[in-house]
Amino acid sequence: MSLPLRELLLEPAHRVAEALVGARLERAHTDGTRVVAEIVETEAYRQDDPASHSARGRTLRTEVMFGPPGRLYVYRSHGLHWCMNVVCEEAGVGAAVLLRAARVVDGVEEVRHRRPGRSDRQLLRGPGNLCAGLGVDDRHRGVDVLVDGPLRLAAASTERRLVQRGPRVGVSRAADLAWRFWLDGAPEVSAYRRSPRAPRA
DNA sequence: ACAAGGATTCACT
DNA sequence: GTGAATCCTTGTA
Repeated sequence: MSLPLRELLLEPAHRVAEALVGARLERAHTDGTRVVAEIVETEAYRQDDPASHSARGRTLRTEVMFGPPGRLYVYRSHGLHWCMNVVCEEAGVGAAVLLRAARVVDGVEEVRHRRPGRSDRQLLRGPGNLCAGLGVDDRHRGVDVLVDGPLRLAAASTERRLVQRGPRVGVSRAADLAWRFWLDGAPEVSAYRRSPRAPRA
């Protein structure tokens, strides 16, 4: 990732998703504790993409996806879980990158406290678990991760590692589009499951 | 107004 | 591998 984050986020979502593998997400809790995580799995969603919440235009829920890049789009999944996305591409375009899994770099005790009974590899594995482990919910909708605040995105280390790509998990439309990206060999990466509703390839 | 269907997770067989 | 939990958003009438 050579571009500064602010410029990187203007790129097409699939490029952003690939570049954010290896980036760091810093969580500052209100009690002063801090957690640093390394993102190991992402998915891209674009406006011109039938699997995206933004595909059918602006709605109350998806409004933030159409806003400026760097904001957090947080939505509830299956009535139970929170999922977080980093909005990308220029304002007015509905695109974002779903953060699916991460590895705890610092503050593991804080994360374990929110994910009792889980092994370290499970702490931030899966988009719902990622939000649970970092304490992210709808209060964080619209948070700007490019500035200091409860959540901040930081560039990846300079170390280059292999990023794999493949189809997105669980989407019923555009199920064969390879817009999921992950760090090769990372144990926190989700198992792939095709949506039962997706037409077969 | 109503019904369908999730960008999921976990327990269970 | 299968199914339940759970509720909000969205499409359709």
